[in-house]
Amino acid sequence: MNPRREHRLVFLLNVAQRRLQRWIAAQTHGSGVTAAQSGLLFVLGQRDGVLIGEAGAALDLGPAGISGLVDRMAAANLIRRRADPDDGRAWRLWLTPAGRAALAQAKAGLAEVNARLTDGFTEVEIDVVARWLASLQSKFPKGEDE
Amino acid sequence: MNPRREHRLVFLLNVAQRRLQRWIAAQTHGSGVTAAQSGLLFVLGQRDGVLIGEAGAALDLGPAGISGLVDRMAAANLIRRRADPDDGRAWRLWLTPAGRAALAQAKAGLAEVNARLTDGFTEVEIDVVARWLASLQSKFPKGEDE
DNA sequence: CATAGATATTTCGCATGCGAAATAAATTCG
DNA sequence: CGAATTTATTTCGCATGCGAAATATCTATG
Repeated sequence: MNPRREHRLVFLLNVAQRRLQRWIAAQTHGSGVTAAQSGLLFVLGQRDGVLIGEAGAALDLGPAGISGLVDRMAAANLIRRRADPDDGRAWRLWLTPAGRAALAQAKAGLAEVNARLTDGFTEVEIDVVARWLASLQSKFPKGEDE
Repeated sequence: MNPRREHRLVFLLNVAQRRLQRWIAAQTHGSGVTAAQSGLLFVLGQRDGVLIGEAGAALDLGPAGISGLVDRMAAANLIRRRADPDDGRAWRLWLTPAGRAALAQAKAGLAEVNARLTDGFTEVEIDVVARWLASLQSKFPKGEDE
């Protein structure tokens, strides 16, 4: 009920995300792979050869967002774009050897981040947090729905 | 302990923040004030005439980040930069009448966001969430500290 | 007082991601 | 079949925010 605390929630979410991004960027500085790029590596690690649009959906990115990410990662030789044989509009994404190596590194880095994220909180509390974060996706939908 | 769930935590945080930003951007589309800019408006609403660096600290932004934000908002006539009379290096920020009006609107918008953010969760659960979000600031510090 | 260091801010280049519009290929419908 | 529509992706301009380096001013120290 306290408006001060509620105001803080918006702010805390913003800062928390930025702090995490900044920290990951500092950790991986020089590895040539950013946090956002790791996301796509993880997607391809599970579903290599996915459509660009599907990868974007998996990362909750719009067409423009995923397109740029793919561009930069293809330029960095982490992934490769290949035309879909059955659909002239579509392109599928494949990990390069360098991408596979970067994914392995990213997985290791994730372990450290995971440990910190849950440190000091019980499993029940982490469940509450995860449920709250997930609830924002329906509370603040992409489409219209005001 | 489930690595799948922990992996989701990083992802959920990222997506949640982006969803919220995107939703606010859509809501305020045309108002000329973005979410980040609202943040600075709130700071000035409480401490008009603050130093640029102090405002940046309040928003957890580095020098470059706050400088750009100030630039855009000054160009949009929401705030005004005035030299500090006692320190030739420093500049203080002041709300313009337009900025004050935008702040009032932002406050109203915040009420809607607050309602959604806490909807479906008990006060105890929201406290857990707030504590978790705040904990990231010490877990992922700005400075060095590995 | 002069000079070395600290402090406030800006500038640059970059990655991220959005909305809107463009392009191109596939699909549907008359 | 051919036109209209849908779908996949790119492109453009923009806001955000970072790290690193540059500028300008202030403060201490000798």
